Amino acid sequence: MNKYRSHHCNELRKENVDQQIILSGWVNKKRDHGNLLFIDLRDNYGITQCIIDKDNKSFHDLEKTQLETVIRIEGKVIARSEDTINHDIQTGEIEVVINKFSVLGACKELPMPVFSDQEYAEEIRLKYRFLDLRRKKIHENIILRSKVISFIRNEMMQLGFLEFQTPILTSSSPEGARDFLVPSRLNPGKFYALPQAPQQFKQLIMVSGFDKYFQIAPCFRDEDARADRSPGEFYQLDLEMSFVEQEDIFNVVEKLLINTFKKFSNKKLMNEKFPKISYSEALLKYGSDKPDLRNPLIINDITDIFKREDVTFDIFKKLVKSGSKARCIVTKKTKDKPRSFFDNIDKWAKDQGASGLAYFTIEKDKEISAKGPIGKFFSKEALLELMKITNAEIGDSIFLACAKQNEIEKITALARDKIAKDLNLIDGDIFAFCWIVDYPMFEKDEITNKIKFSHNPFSMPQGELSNIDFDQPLEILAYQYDIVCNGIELSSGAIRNHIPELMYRLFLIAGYDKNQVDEKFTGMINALSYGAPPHGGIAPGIDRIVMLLANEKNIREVTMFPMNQNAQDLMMNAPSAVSDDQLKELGLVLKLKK
RNA sequence: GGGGGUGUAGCUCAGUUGGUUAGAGCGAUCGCCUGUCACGCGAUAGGUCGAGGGUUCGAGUCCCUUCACUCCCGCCA
Repeated sequence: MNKYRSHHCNELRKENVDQQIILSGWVNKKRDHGNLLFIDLRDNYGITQCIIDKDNKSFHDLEKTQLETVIRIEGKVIARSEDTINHDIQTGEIEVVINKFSVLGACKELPMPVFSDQEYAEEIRLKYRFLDLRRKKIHENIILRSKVISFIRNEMMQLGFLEFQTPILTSSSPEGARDFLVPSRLNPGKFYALPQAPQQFKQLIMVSGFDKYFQIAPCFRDEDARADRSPGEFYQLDLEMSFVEQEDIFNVVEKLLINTFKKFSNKKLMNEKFPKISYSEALLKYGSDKPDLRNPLIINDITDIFKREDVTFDIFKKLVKSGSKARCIVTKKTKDKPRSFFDNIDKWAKDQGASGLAYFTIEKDKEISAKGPIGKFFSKEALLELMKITNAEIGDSIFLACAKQNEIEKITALARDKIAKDLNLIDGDIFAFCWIVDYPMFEKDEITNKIKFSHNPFSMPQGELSNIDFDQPLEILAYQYDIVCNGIELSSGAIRNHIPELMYRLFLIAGYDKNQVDEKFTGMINALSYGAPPHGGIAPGIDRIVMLLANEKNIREVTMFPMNQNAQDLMMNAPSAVSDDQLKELGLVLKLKK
C-alpha cells in the first residue's frame, strides 16, 4: 500500500467487502445517470466499477472528467446485488463506493477512442501509440510477448546456454541485406554498421570457448517492409553451440519451440517431431521453401506426360520441348464443383501474370475420360499414367501449368494457396512446423549470371572436404536449414564453416579473393585460424513467433513501438534532420536528390 | 523502383446517374435522468470531401497530376 493504491484494479473480490481501499487508474468508461455515476476504472490488471452519487461533494467534478484521465479514488468495497453482478469482469461481484477522488493525470480530448474494439488507421495508431497500447488486444499481445521472451530465456538457461550481449556498432559486411550505417566522429569518413545479426560475434563466442550461447538479439536490416517484416529492426533468439552436428541443433530448437507453442497457445501441433523436407523437394512439392503444411495439396511434376504421342495438347508439348516444366495440382472429389469454380481459378492465375491454369476432371462412364476444356487432348492411357504419378482418382480434378522452372514454382505455389483457400482446406487451428534442409551452397544470380552464396557464406558445405567438387558449385549442398511454420519462415541456421582454407575456397567461387576475405571478415578469419571448434546455430525470429502465438497477421500488432512502412516513427518523429554542426562534426555533407 | 487498395467531422463510416443547405454512430459541449456495465433521452458545436488542375450551367461523385497510409512484387546472406 502506498499513497496511490491499496489494490490494483483486478484485485477486489467479495472477501474485500466493507474494506476501505484506494485505487488508481484510467477512466475507462463513464455511465452518467445524472444523480448516479458509474466509473469503470482500469489499470494494467483489469477493471473495477466505481460508483458515486450526487450526495458526494466530488460528484460534479468527477462527472466532468474526460475518459482516460488518471484518477485516484478512496472508497469502500460493497457487494453488488445478485441482479447487478457483471460476469464479464473478474471484479464483477463487487463495486467501490467513492468517498474521495483526485486527478493524477489530466487527459485532453482523445484523438482516438481507447475503449473500443473498432479498427483504426495505422497512421493514427502509430502516432498515438501510447494510447493504442492501452487498448485491450494489443496490450495483451505485448504482455504475451514479454512472457514468451521470459519463458524462452528461462528454457535456454535450463539447457545450459549462456546469455551474452554483442556490439550494436559494428562493421559493414558485403553480403546480405542493406546495412544501416552510422558515421564515426573519431574516424572521419568511416562508418559503423548496425548488425544484420550477431553472426560473426556468435561464432567468435564459440571460438572463445563458451560452448553454448544465446541472446534475444536486435537485428537491423535496411530493407522494405512487409506485413510480417518490420522495416529496420527485429529480434531473433540467436543461439550457437560448439561440437555439434545439425541434429543436435534440431533437438534443442524443436524442444524449445514445442514447449513454447504448447504453453502459449491452445492450437494443436500437426507434428511433435518436425518433418524434414529438402530444399529441392520443397520447391517441387510446394513450389516454395516455406511451405504451409496445413495445406494438403501437393504439386506433381508431369513434364514427361507431354512427351507422349497420345497426348496432343500442343501448347504444353511445345513448351516442354523448349525446356519448360509441366506441373499440376490435384483436388480431391471436385467433379461436381460448378464450372465457375474452375474458371475463377484460371482467371485468377491470369491475373497473377501466368498464362492461366488448364484443368480437367477425371470421370468414368465405361471408360476413363477427362472432362473439361482440354480433356480431349489426353488418351485413356495417358490419364492412367497421370493418375499413377499424382495419386489422382476418379472424381478428382487436375490443374495444370507449364512454364520455365522458376516461373512454374512461383505460380504453382500461389495456386496451391489459392485453391486451398477456395476449397477451405486449411485448418486455422493448427501449427504445422517443418525443417527445410539441404540448401544449396551457391546459386546463380539471374541478372548478372554470377555465382553467389545462396544463404549464408559461413555455412559448412556437405560432404568430405576431399570429395567436394568445386567445379560444380551449384551442386554443393550446405548444412543449412530453416524452420517454417504455417508458411512463415521462422528462422534459419547452419553448421558453420570453421576451416579457413575451405572458407577462402568458397569465397573465391563467389568472387572474393583471399585479400578481400581477409579485409572484410578480419575478425572471423583470424579467429578461425587459432583453433576453432566445429560449431553451428540458428536464430528463430521472436516477432514472428509471437505473431503466430497471438494469431496476428501483422508484425506491428506484436511490436510495441513499430515504424510505418516508410521506416518512420510517427510518434518520435524519426528519422529527422540534424543540425549543420552535427554534420560538420562528422565530416558529412548532404547531397540530396531533388 | 513497380502494381493494387484506401483517403468525406476528433474517431468509424454512408453519400444513388454529376443536381437544392454533405449525413449517421461514437467522441466533445450543454441540459434531463439513482442501477448502469456499448446506460438512456434532448440539444449544440464540429467539414479546404487528402492537395492541385481540368471537363461541366453545376463535381464528394467524371478526367489528369500529386501526396499520405496500407497490401503485394522487387529487395530481405
